[in-house]
Amino acid sequence: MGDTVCVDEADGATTGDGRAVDRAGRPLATSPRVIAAMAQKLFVEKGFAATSVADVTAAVGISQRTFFRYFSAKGDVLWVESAAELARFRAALSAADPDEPYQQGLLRAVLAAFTWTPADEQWARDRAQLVLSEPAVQGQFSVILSQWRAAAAEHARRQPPAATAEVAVVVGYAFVAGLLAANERWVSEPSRDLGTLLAEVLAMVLPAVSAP
Amino acid sequence: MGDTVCVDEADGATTGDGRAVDRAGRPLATSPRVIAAMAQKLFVEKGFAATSVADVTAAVGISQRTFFRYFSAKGDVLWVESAAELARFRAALSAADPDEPYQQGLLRAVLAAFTWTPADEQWARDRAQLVLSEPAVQGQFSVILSQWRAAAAEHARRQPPAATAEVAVVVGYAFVAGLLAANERWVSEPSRDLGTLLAEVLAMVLPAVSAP
DNA sequence: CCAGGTTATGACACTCCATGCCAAAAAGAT
DNA sequence: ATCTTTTTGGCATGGAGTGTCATAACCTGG
Repeated sequence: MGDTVCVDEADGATTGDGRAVDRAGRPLATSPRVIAAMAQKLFVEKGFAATSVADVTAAVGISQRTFFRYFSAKGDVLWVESAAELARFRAALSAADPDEPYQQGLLRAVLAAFTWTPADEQWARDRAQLVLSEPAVQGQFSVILSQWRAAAAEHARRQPPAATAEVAVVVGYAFVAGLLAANERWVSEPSRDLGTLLAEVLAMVLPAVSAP
Repeated sequence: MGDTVCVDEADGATTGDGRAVDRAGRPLATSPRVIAAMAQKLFVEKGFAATSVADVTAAVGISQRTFFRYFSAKGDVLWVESAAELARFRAALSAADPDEPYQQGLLRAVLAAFTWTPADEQWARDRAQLVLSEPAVQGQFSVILSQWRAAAAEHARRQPPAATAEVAVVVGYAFVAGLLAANERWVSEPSRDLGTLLAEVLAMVLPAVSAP
């Protein structure tokens, strides 16, 4: 678990469409992105539970065994972009001015992390909808969220007003609560911008940690 | 899903140990409590993933098929008490004074809901530990939490300062964030009282909804 | 005591998710 | 052409969860 192959641009093994590698050995038959795109398409069309892994692999043209080499679970296809988003989030947090209150840094970082191309935006909306409607994917989602939670908590400890470890735990949970609340409002009010919603919601939930 | 038989004291079908019913038909071979107690014991001893449903049913002396008549999923045994806790929560919310700020009502209600006998307290601690350490149970947990979230959100809409529907969503998420944060601190600081932790944490995360 | 109705149980078969194992395919390197 | 490297697909396996059906165990009425 948590051991997805996750062949990414970074290891230079494949292009997005799985052609032409200069590496030794058999080339990859496909890419995580391709599998994930097809899987999410089917999930949206037929529902998560009603879509079997066999459906996905048949549509992509690979074996089930190969699917589970790319993803450690059926629902993991929803989080292909998650590592990149989290990396953007962490990078933005690292760039914070040492005097900046932690709340501002968290908001700025999450806005940076959740900046997509228009095509990816629709994809993110579908994902958000699926997470809300399919309890079966919450298990994987929770481990994603725990990483965001840890990053937010650590940021609250470093930035003013330097939270204690105990308070930082609370900040972490409050932060993901803000993410989830903004997410839900984003799904139910599609006309509103996610960034605006995040700013609104985080201002409400992030505790005003008292300085020592 | 969500269709557990849930034979409870309320429908007068069985006693806790499965003896003596005045109802027609074959008596129940066991009770949800008995199954859940054995299952949770095994989960704590060997871990959730390493414990199969077959292990549980063999220990209780029932068939696997019967297990899944009592519980709709392996992890559901952790939430036998959940319906009762939620009922206490809702009852306490209903009893709120119309002029009482919503934050106070939520705190009072959650303290009422999470009041156990000493024996049940250890059981609740084990459950809390399992939820934190086993992502596999988060799926079921999330549907439990969504009920608490809805109840808290509705309370925020009714009590002063009467939140809008959009803000109530945020209150709901902030509330469960408080539950989770208090839960985590309860597990990592066993000497502290859960009630005190809840009071502390909820005071930090519950937004001060501005009156219109 | 015995038949009939009622309800839960257990056994079986089945699908799906997930993993371990291994032979074979497809590339580069020598 | 052969060797090495790496991925793939097939096969077997185990656990979760569901539908189906005969049967066990109880209560009620004769």
